[in-house]
Formats: sequence, C-alpha cells, structure tokens
Amino acid sequence: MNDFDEFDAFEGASGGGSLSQRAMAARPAPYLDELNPAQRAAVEALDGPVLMLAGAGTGKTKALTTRIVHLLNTGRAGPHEILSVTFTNKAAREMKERVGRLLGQTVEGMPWLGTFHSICVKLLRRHAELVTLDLALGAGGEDPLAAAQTTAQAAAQQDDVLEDLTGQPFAPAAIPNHLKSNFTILDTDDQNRLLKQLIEAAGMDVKRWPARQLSGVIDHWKNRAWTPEQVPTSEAAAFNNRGIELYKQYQRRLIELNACDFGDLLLHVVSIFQRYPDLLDQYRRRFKYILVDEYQDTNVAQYLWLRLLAGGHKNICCVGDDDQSIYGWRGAEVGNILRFEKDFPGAEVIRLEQNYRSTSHILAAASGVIQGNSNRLGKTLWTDQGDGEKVRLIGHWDGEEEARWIGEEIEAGQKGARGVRPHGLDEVAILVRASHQMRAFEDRFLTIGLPYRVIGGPRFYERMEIRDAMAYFRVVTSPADDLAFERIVNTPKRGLGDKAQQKIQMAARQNGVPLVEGARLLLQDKGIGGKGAKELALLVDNIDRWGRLAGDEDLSHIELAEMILDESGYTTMWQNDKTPEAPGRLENLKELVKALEQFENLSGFLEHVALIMDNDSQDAEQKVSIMTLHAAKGLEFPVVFLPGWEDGLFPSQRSMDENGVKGLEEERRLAYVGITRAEEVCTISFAGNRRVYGQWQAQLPSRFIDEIPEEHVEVLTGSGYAGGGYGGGMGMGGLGGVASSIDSRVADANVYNSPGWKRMQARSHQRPVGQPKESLKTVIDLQAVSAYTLGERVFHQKFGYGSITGIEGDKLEIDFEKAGPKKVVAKFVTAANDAGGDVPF
DNA sequence: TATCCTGTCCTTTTT
DNA sequence: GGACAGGATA
Repeated sequence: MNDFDEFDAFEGASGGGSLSQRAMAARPAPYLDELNPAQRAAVEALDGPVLMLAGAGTGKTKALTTRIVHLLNTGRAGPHEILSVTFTNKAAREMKERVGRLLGQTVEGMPWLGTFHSICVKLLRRHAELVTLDLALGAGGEDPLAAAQTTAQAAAQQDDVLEDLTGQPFAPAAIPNHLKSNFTILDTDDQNRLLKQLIEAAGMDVKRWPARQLSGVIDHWKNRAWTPEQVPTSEAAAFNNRGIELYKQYQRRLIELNACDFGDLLLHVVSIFQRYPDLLDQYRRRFKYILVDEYQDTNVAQYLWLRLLAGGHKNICCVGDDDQSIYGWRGAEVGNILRFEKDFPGAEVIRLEQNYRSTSHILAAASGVIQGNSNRLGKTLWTDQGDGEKVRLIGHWDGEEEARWIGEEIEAGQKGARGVRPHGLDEVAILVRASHQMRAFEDRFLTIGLPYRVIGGPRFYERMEIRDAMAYFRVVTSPADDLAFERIVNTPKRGLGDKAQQKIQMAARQNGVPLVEGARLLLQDKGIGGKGAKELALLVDNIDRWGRLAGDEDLSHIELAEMILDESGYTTMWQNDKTPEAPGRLENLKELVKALEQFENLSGFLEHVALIMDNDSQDAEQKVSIMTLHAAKGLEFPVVFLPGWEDGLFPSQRSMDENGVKGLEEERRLAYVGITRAEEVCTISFAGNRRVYGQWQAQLPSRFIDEIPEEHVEVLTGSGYAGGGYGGGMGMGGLGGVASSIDSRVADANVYNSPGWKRMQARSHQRPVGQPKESLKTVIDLQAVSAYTLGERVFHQKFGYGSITGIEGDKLEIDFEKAGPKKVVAKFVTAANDAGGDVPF
C-alpha cells in the first residue's frame, strides 16, 4: 500500500510535466540579478542546512521563492521533490503565485508546497491505516523530543532520530482499529463537545472543569508531540489529575469516530515516521529539499516532523526571524530557531538585514525596543529609504479620546497633513494588542462615518449557521459522523430534546453503530413515540435520500446542498427568526452555497473547508484596517497607529504574570512587529484612563515607550486638538493633561531616557507636594499625588466632583457625586477649590 | 421544551 | 460591561 510507484503516479496526476528537471536544467538565472548580496547568498546556498534570518521587510518571501525557482532551474530537484511548508494558507498561496510568476508559468506541479497541516492531511490520507489505536495512544513511547535532542548531540550520525526508535513490522491490516483515509477533521467546536461528553462520563463537574480547559491542555501536549503514553509524569496533576486519562479516552474516541483534530494531523504523522522507518526513508528520498517559512513559529511537533524528514540529506532551509516570534502561547518554541545551528551542525546562517519597507526613524525605533530582549540571534536592520518621519507619540485622556484623535488624524491624513503626502484609507492600519480595544474605534468610526474593516475576528466558517449547514453536509456524505448528527438532530427544533437524544445514544451504543443507525433501530423498536418519532423518521429518511442523491449524476452538488438546507427546514428556521442577525445568517448561507461552485462535490468542499479557514473578504471600497498585532504579522502599511501602549494592556499583564520575563519578551517582540509594519508614519499612543471590565482604571504609559530611542521620537502635544474643537473642560484637563506630562519629560531629556515607568512611580512618591505652578499643567501633573487626604473633596475632569475614600500609591479611590465610586490616578484630580477655571462638562 | 435569569469569565489564534 | 453558558422556571 505504500508502494512508491503508486505514489509517483499519484504525483504525476497532479503535476505539470513541463517543469521536469531536464527541461529546466542549466538555464540562465536572470532572477539572481534582482537580489541583494545576502538574498543571493541565501538563494545560492542550495545544499546542506541553511538558516535564513530575515528581519522584518527584508524580502524574505522573495528569497524563498527565488530559491525554489533556483532549485528547479539548476535541476537539483523536480517540482514534486521540494517540500515547502508555511503556516498559513495565505502564505502558501502567495508563494505559489510568486514562484509561478518567476517561472512564467503556473506551478500546478508543486504538490508539496502548503501548510504543515495540509501536507500532513495529504500524508495521512495515504497512510491513515497506520494510525492504529496503539499508535494514537503512543504506547512504548519515550518523549520524542528528548530522544531527538539526545541524538542531536551526537549530531554526526546519519539517521539519528530513527536509531532510537524501535521499528515495528508493517502489519496494519491485522489491527482492525485504525483510521480510514476518509477521516474527518474536527474543529475546536467538535473537539469541545466531544471532550465535554468525556468529562461528564468521567463524573466530573463540567462547570468546574470546562471542556475548553481540557482541550487547551491536550492541545498543549499535542504541540509538544506527546501521545498519551508520552505525557511526562510531571503533568499528571493536569485537569484535576484526570488529564492524561481523559486524553487517552479522547484519542480512543477519535479513532472510533474516524476523526482527527488539528493537533493529530501532525502528531500522527510524526508517530508514523518514528514507527515506520522504511516509510520515512521513502519520504526522505522523495523530498530532496525542504524549505520552511516562519521557522520561529514552529512548535515541537512541527520541529520533530522537520527533523525526521530532513534527517537524511539535511537539505533544509529554514527562514525566520527570532524577533518576530509571537506565538509562544500556542506552542511555538523560539528555541527551535535559536538552536538551529546546534541541531544542524555546519549550517550556514545568512542574515537578511536590508529593510525595504520602513524609513530609518521607524526602523531605529523598532530596533531600540527589541534590543531590550536578551536571547536573540541578533540582526541589525538598515535601510536606504531615507530618514522620513520620526515615530510620533501622543498621550490621551482615555480610550475614547484616543479613538477620536486617531479618527481625526486619519481624516486629516487623507488630505495630507504636516508635510506628509496624502494617504488613502487603504494605506492606514490600526493595530491593537487585544481585540476588545477595537470597539472604541468601531464606535468612533461609525459615528463619524469613516469606513473601516476589521481583520480577523470570527471567521466565516466558524459561524453558527455555516457550521450547522456543514454538519448537514457531513451527515449526508458520511452518515457515521456522529458529531455532525448530534449537531443537527434537533436543529431546527424537531421535538428531539435531551431525553430523545439519550435514547438514540443508547440504541447506537448497545448495537455498536453510529447514531443515525441507532436512530433507525430506535424507530423500528418503537422506542420513541409522538411528534419526535415522526420527525426523527423523516430526518433519517431524508438523510438516506440525500445520501443517494449525492451519487446522482443529474443533480449538481449545489442543487443538492440547497435541497438539504430547504428540506431539512434549516432555511425556514432562519426565515422565521426575528432576531436582527437572522437576515445576515441567511445571507451567509447563500454565500456558502456559492462557495460550493468551486468544488466538484460536497466532500471535496468539506475537505477544503476543514483546513482553510480563510476570511479574506476583498472589497473595493477604501477602508481603514483594524486588527490585532498578531494578525498584522507579515503585513505592511504606509500609516500605522499603535494605540493602547499602556502597562498592563501592552505589555499585557497576564502575559507577564503567567510567563514572567519570557512573557515580557514576547510582548516586546509584538511591539517590534507593530512598529515594523509601518512604512512612512508610525504613531504610538496611550491613554491615562481606560475602562477594563467595566471599571475605570488609571493607566501608565507602556514601558516599551521608554525603550524607543529619544532621537527617533516626536512627541505630539495634541495642542491643536485640545484647545479647539471641544469643551474648554476637555481642553487642558483631558488631552492636554497627559500630553503635557510627556511634554515635561521631553523638556528634560534625562528624564526621558530613564525608564519612565519606574520614574513615574518614583516621582509620584518623591516629589514634594509643591506649590502648584502657574498653569493647569502642574495641577494635573504627577506630583500632586500624596497631597490629598481622605475625605477631601476633589474635582475630576471626567467624573466631576467627589470625595476621596482611599489612597493607594498614586491612585485615589473617589466616591464621585455623579459617577459613583472610581479609582483614579491622582494626577487627573485637582483639589475641588483649585479647579477654578475648569468647566465641568 | 422554550425562556429567562444568574453566575462566570474575560489576550493573542492558525490549522 | 457584556457575552455566554447553564440552571431554574413556566
């Protein structure tokens, strides 16, 4: 079954023979002339391990794609002999396009250019039968990473990893319990429902021990390439001491269901390669050259996967940037890239340092920040793009004010302001740390009618109605898909509640059949009556009928899909729904059916959807982009706003609490990613007050702000905005307040250079409660802090008058007459009698 | 079985 | 503050 001839035939079917090695060999290579020396070195170092350290905006994709072309062109490998892995479908698509463009033809013939997951699916479909229960549970395992690392030390060994693993004879057919090649891929939703069932079955309180938490634990283990047997004892306490046991049960259920979750796709392939060295060897010979994009994002399982495949020839080229490793929280190991030279002795390390994206002020600002991290491989980015604008920094009163200001800046920027060329809305991005920050911008932009688009967020295929519809399709194409059946059995409502569903479950379990069959038996035995019985009978009949129609030549899968959605009553359900979302959901269903057009049948579509959660809605209108910093990686914009640079928000408190210095460093890399997205104008801002979980909280500027070298920063006072436009009350107190506190530190350069966060704290305690200087600026400056006494009546720009009920460092607890009790930073409060000229709003 | 209320949680997210 | 899930209620 693993016959290689068949495998080749399989390849040939998808491949354009036009790219054959012979045809390409010894052609001139004009594309090399378009590279800078470092890029060219990276492209020409074809054999042996290569680490391409590509800083932000240094033309990494160009180097990578040219390398592929060069491999083909020199006849080193055919298109089907290059394994080229990315993390996202988008990156894979872009690479395909660019390789195609360089070659001047399509690259149909590169079957192994794709995401880790899609390539693993391809492999697993071919070798599903090797995934036995035994393999899935990982019996006899030691920690595969430990094994790999020990062998890494004896690095000269040829087939290192394999020598530590006991191969077992190929006898999959003898074991009935294994995956079949038509296995389904579960998404997080399915996963959680399944886990919940298991948790309940284990007699645990689902409320105290939520499925989401368990799935997090299991994912974490899978990311580390631990099968249940390999989970180290140090993890035994996980999930109320039941984690490992539940993991085992979960894997068992998945095999029973003929299903994999995302983690399994990698884990199973790694297990297969480890257990069947002969098979691995075939693939090692097959994939003559391996290229990996975003290597800093690989987790342990991916790392092992790569090590196994590259173990023979070691022709592996990893591209990445340790400074842009921002996915540690989902299992990525920066260590993988830091360790590359140890893993692959003799590796050539090539640094791409010429940045083609940003002006030098922006680049210098980013470099200044990232230098705060230890444990870097180190790169020095440079550019000949000219100095450009300094990074602009501005403080605001609160989050809404920040959003308002940014809105105005964008509008002004369209016309061109401050000597900067006019920018269209498409050229502007707002990058936030956490998605809840987006709200202030959406609110504001809706009021002023500024078009925006939110990138990221709930994906099309994750929407409830889409998942329901797809569950119907799944039940039709594979009736044994119990999770899909459970999802739709009572959607729309068919009078089949918990009790009825339990009966179905019982019937199915007793007879060892899938739920649909269980339902059929239940009906035959008259184990269920009334309305429910009638409805269930109808549903089961429908599923049968749709299933038959799926094989009907005369009915297109699109018509079938429409039929399923209509006859099941699903469309009607939403038509009758009066909630405001209903029309949108119907719209989405239509879009879903439209998406079917690109596929030959329903199962082809389902396969695609399982792996491709793309949400690239392209529309023509010019819009400002709003997204998280994570979502922005790999993108670039002429104008970038980076709001919310406040300690606790960014860097995120949680990140620091849970992961200490490691967490902080990842946050810093995020800051680096953020700044380096900007081509021409980069504006960082922070607010003095922010509502967190409904509570007003005083915020201090992010420590990262102080890490930007002063000479690359221009501090905006916002004076043009504070005075004009709105209420006198807002004037100095609001915007001016924070801005002027920055002002003061700019006036005093030494102060700016010191770690501002500490300084602010120190200051608030040290400075004597001095005599207020003449301007309001002083009143709102930091030193006023301990001037207050309990019970004192004070005035606050936003909340009005109140009395102090508590003092805690530089924060005051104040019971406001109108706004109620709040915690406020002292600098934003004045003694009530001092507030003289201020106009309460 | 449907609906309302109450308690809990609360970065980042691809596949 | 608000989304969401689960339990209590009609």
